[in-house]
This record gives sequence, C-alpha cells and structure tokens, in this order.
Amino acid sequence: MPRAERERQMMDAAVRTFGQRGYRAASMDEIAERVGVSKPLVYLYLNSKEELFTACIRRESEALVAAVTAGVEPGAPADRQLWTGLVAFFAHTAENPDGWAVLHRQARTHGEPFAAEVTKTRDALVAYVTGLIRATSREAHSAPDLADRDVAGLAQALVGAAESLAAWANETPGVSAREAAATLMNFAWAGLGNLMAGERWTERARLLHG
Amino acid sequence: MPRAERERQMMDAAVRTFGQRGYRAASMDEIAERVGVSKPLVYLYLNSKEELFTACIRRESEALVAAVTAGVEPGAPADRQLWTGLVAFFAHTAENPDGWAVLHRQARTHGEPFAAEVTKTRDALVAYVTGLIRATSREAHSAPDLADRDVAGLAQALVGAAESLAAWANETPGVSAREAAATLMNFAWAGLGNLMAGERWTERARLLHG
Amino acid sequence: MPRAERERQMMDAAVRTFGQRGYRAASMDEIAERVGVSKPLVYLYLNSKEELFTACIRRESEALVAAVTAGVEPGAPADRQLWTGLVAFFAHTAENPDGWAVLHRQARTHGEPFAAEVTKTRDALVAYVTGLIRATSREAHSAPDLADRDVAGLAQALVGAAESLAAWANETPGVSAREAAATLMNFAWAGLGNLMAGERWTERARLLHG
Amino acid sequence: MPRAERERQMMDAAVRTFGQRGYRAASMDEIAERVGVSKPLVYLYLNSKEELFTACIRRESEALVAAVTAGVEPGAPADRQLWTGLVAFFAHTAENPDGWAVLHRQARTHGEPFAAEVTKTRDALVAYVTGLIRATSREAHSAPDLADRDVAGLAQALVGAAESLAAWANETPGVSAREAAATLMNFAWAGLGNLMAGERWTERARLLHG
DNA sequence: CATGAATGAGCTTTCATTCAT
DNA sequence: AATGAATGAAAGCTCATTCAT
Repeated sequence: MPRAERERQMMDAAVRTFGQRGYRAASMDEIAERVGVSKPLVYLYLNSKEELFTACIRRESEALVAAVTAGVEPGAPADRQLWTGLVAFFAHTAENPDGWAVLHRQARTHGEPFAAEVTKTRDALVAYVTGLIRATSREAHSAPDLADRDVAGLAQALVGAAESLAAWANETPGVSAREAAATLMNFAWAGLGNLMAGERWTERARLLHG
Repeated sequence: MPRAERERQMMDAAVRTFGQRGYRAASMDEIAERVGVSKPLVYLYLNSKEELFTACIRRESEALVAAVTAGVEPGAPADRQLWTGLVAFFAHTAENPDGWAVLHRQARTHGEPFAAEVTKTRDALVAYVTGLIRATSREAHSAPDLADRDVAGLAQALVGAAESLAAWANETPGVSAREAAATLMNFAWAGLGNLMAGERWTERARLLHG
Repeated sequence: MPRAERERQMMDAAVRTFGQRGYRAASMDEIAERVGVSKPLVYLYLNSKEELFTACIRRESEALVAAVTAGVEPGAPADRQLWTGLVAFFAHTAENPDGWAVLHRQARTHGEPFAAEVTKTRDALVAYVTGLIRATSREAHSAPDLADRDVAGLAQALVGAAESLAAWANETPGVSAREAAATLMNFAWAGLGNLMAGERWTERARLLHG
Repeated sequence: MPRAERERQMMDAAVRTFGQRGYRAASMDEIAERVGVSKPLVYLYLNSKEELFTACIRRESEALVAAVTAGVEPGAPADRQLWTGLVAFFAHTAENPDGWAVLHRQARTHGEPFAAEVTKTRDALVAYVTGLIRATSREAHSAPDLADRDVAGLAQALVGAAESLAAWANETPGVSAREAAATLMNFAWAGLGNLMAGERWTERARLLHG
C-alpha cells in the first residue's frame, strides 16, 4: 500500500481515537490496531504522538475552513454570507463528529502546543465573522461606529453560540444543519441590526418593552 | 491540621491542577505536592483520582450555580434576571478560572462519568434560560408561540455565547463582567424580541434591510 | 477496657482475618476495624504485623494441642488414644475453622519465620502419633521391628490423612467429628495392624487377594 | 528470542517465584528479573499477575495429571494402578517441588479464583482414587457395599496422606518415590482390604487385638 | 513496505508503621 | 487507655518509543 494512502488511514484512525478518548487516553497501540498495521509503521510515517495529534488538528482545521469557505459566496451581502457559512459549518460538524471533537474539545483541552494550533483556526473564523459585522456596519452607514472591542465580543458570542448549537444539533436527533443555522440567525441577526441602528439594551431602559 | 481544612486544601490544589493540565495529565503527585503533603494522605481523604475529580466537578458546579442564583432577583422581569445572572456568571468565571476550566473544558472532555456530572449542571442552567425565554414569550403575549425545539435551540445558543464570552473576557485584559454581560445582552435581546414579535430572518426576506 | 481483654479481641480478629485472607492480603487496618479500635493501639499492644501473626500461630497451636491432649486418656491402649485424639482433633478444627486455616494453610505458606513456628507443633503431633505406633509395635511384640524411617513415614501419612479429612469434613455438610475419625481409623488401623504382623504389600504378591 | 520460548521462561520463573514466596509476596519485578527481561514484556505476554498465576496453576496441574496418567496401566488391577500412580506422583512432586508448592500450598491458600482452579484438578485425582476403591469393592464382591460418603472419605484420606508424604519425602534426604509409595501402600491397602471384607474398627471391639 | 521483540519512565494505589497528643 | 494525622516504600500496570531485521 502506498505511503500516502497509509498515512490517510492512520490519520483517520487517529482522529477517531483522539476524538473519542482524548489525547492522553488515546494510545498509539489502539490507533495502529485500528489501521491494522504495526506500531513502528505509525512512527515511521508520523514520528510521534505529539506530531500525529498536531497533524490531526491541522487536517481537521483545514477541512473545516475549506468546508465553510466553500459554502460562502464571496460577493454576497453579509447576512447571506453568514447564513450560508453557518449552514456549511453545521453540515460539516455533523458529518465529522470526531474531527469536530478533536478541534473543539480535545485540542483546546490539552495545553500547548495543541491549543495554539486550534486557536489559530478559531481566530481566523472569528476574524471572518468580525469582518462580516464590520461590513454590515458599513452597509448601514447611518449607525455610529462600533468600537473594536464590541465587535470582537460580538464575534466571540456568535462563534460560541454556533459551537454550542453544533453540539446540540449533533446530540438532538432530527436537527438539520439548516435548522441549526436558522435558529442562530434568528437569535443573532436582529440583535446585530439593532446595534447597527444604535439601539442598545441598558439596565434602565429595556429595549424589548421600552 | 484538621481533616476538613486539609480536604479543602486538597480540593483547591486539585481544581488548579485538573483545570490546567486535564484529568489524565494531572498527577496525584503534583496535587499532593501543591498541598505540601504526601500522596497517601490524599488517598486517605479522597479515595481515588476519579472520586477526587468528581468531587471537584461537584464543588465547582455548586459554586457556579450558587453564584448565579445569588445574582438573580427571583421576581424581576425576565431581561433583568438574565442581565444580573450573566453579570454574576461572568464575575464568577473570572474569579475562578481553574474551576471554570474544570467544568467547561476538562469535565466535558474526559468522558463518563465526568461528562454526565457536568451535563447535569449545564442542563439546569439551560433550563433556567429556557424558562426566561418562555417567560418573555408570555409577557409579550401578542406573539405566536415558539415551538419547544426553537426555545431549546435559542437557550443553547445563549448559553454557548456566554461560555465563549467567558473565555474571551478572561483572556482579554480589562474586560469586566458587566461589559461581557452587556455585549451578550445587546447581541441577544433584540433577537429574542423580534422572535417574540413574530419576525424571523429568512433566506428570502432579510430582516435587517427589509 | 483492660489490656488483656483487648489483646484477646485483637487476636480473635487477627485469626479471622489471617485465616480468611492470608498473611499478606490481611491488612492491619481491617484487623483494627474489626476490633473497633485505632491502629496505633494494635501496634502498642502487639508491636508489628509479624509478631501479631506469630502470636496467632502460637495461640492456635497451643489451643489445638490442648484440645487434642484433653481428648486423650494417657494410660489407654494405643488405638483408643488415637481414636479419642482424632475425635478431639476433628471437633476442634470444625469449631475453629479460621484458627485451623491459620495453622494448616497460612502459616505454612508464607515462609519463615512462620513455617518454623507451625512446624514445631506439627512435629509434636507427628511425634505423638509416632509414639502411638511404636507403642503398638511393642504391644504386638511378635512383630519384627519397624525401621525408624518407616514409622516416621506412617506417622506423616496418618497426620496428612487427618488434615485432609479435616478440610473435607468442614466442607461437607453433616460430617461429624466422630464420623471423620471413624473413617480414618478404618482406613488406617488395619494397615498398621498388618504391618505389625509383618505383612507388607509388595508389587509381586498383593496382600488383598494374596 | 521467539515469543513461545520467552513465555516458557516466564512461566518457569513464575512457578519458582510463586512457589517459594506465595502469590502476594511474589513480585512481577522479581519474576521479570529472573528471566532477565523487563516487566512490561511479562505483561505484554501474560497480561496480569492474576492471569500469570492462573496459567502457572493450569500448567502445573496438567503436568501433574499427565505424569500420573502416564504412570498408570489402564487395564491393571486396582492396587497395581494405585501403586504405579503413587510412584509417578511422588516422582513428579520430587522433581517439581516449586510446581507442587504452587498447586498444593499457594493456589489453595490465596482464595478465588485460584483455589477453584486447583480444586478441579484435586477433585479429578480424588475421583480417580474413588474409582479405584469402588473397583476394588467390586472385585471383592463378597463385601457389603460401601456408602458413597465412606468411599469419599477414604479417598480424601488417601490423597491427603499422599500429599503429606510428598512433602515429607521432599524434605527427608534419601527417600525415593518408590519408598514413599510403598509406605503409603502398606499403610492403606490392608485397611481398604479389611473394609472390603466388612471388618471395621469400632470403639468397643478393636480389630487389632480382636 | 513492514514488523516482532523489547524497554525506561511514569502512573495510581496500598500498606505497615510512627508521632504528637 | 487511646487516637487523629501523616508517610516511606513498594507494587501492579501502562505507554510512547526504539532496534534489528
């Protein structure tokens, strides 16, 4: 069997094992056994557990970014971009639960150098969402400028909500990617719109019944 | 030194160690050393690594719920309850980063029986938020009823956004609990309000520029 | 509580624990707990696990020898002495299964210095049986003298048979001490008698149908 | 070195170590060191201390049964079968003192699941002896039938006597297997013969001088 | 392209034993 | 007469990693 194919098999097995057991609890024995090869071959191709895990993180990061990117129409309005991006995101996490577990749970839980690796990807997604919010802000030019930190916080909130909904959608039978995306759009978009319009919730005057 | 105090010290050390290293990577040696006692004493008092971790999860869960509960005025309107609850939540996670790491990251990452333990607490918080959304829905009685699953998804999104913002606030210097809470209220409340009013974002007719 | 009484309680608990678990598997914790006292008290009174076990062996040895001795009429004929001694032996082992387990199983299994301790007692019993056989030999003075080693072997066989029957009687419901003793007398006595009479089993000419 | 041979070496070392020290006191370190390999290799091949001990018991059981079986002529008269079986038994235990210690002492002393394992083998031997006694009873058809329990007791006594003589022969220099077997035959056979003939020792009328 | 054989280092856990009171 | 607090030492077991082929 050619090396490239073997490596792919190994990464597949590693993603499943790391995703289900975690970095520490996963054993190289189990990974080798899942592939049906001997452990030395795994070491020959992928050098060490740490490198293997890092490679998994990188591969799954790239796959996630590629999936989301493929789902987005570059020139479309911001809310359309967000919508299609979210649908792609939820579809991808639903199809790759172990890969998503590696990125969202395991990599961030097991310290350096893994956390840094996945943080890069997450920051890229947050930056993309930040850009969408800024773009909206420019489109609705009547609005007062949002401070950088506000935008950053909003993007974090949106991405966190998406992550939470991804887990919820995977656990709840029958929730489709579109449904999860719709839930998030309904939840988020009006809030963003109001912010653009300069309306804010405050302790004194509450927006809803104000 | 009396047993009760030693046990508290041990739990403190355990929360720090588990929070920073993860369940598997944390060693009983390190925990004992942090307390300044020998390992057998840790086992004498807390029985096993698994029980110790479970005890940490339980203690931190109770502390978190207690902090949020203490921050909420029971009779207040839903948005006020959400606001004060969020401030309490962000304040607590900021003051107890390791406890929060144990709950949010480690416990959910290391499989059963730990995940079940923390899921109970998270489900309780989600249920509380669900209740707030339902209460809002009743207050704005003009609105059509939201389906159960919609409410559940919204609550998941809100809790996920809060979790994400907690991490962000802890990493970003100078972000206070009130600021994090305000970001989330602004993000979320108008969206909820629109939903109550029967307005939804759809692919065809977009709310924002509609 | 007076020391003597406490020591007796401790020995009782130790005999039960050692008898059931073995020397290594028995823990001082368990023994102390069975008595309902703290471990330091056990050490204060009995010094160490090794001394405690040795004390158990000695106490149970003495109790066994005392029971058998009490069952024997000194002036009686050899077979009568054997009979009453066996009945006493089987009765004692049935009433003190843990003590018997300490002597027969545990002490001989766990090396020096314990094996030596119990060997002394067993050798005394073997010597006593040897004496009975010699006495019989003198009574039946028509017989040719038995070699020392022959007598020693016979005594070993008899004692081993008794030990085996003790275990069998304890495991088999409804087997009384008298029944066990009768089985052994029937098994052994005629063989001894024939030996006294100079008749031996040989490969060529078999006694039974000879 | 090929695995099969290493495993044999390990079992040899384990039998020696367990036989001399007992199950609990034997350490995997010592066993590994005796073989001249590292501990992990022992675990890789034999899984655990418990499995290793069980494997030792089984191997030694089979070896013992094989030795005795090989020594017996199937069609021969009962006393001849007993004689040759005993010679084989004493020869085997003399050649394998550690294996015999594992079976006779250690396995029966350290509770389940080991006791059950060796009990199976011992019961098989007892059953074989029981068969011999029954066969004798049939050959001497003039005798009244012996009750099942009587036969069982006799077989236990005979096997116990053999076990005791095995230890004695191993400790006493110069006692051959044939000599030990002769001692036991002389001791036992006449007793059995008398029983077949319906003569029993009783408290009142003693056979010997009757 | 691939593996059988092997290990150093580290982990959780247990236990006999002591000290201060 | 008695104990709560504490530990040094060792055991069973696992795992990432390598060497020789």
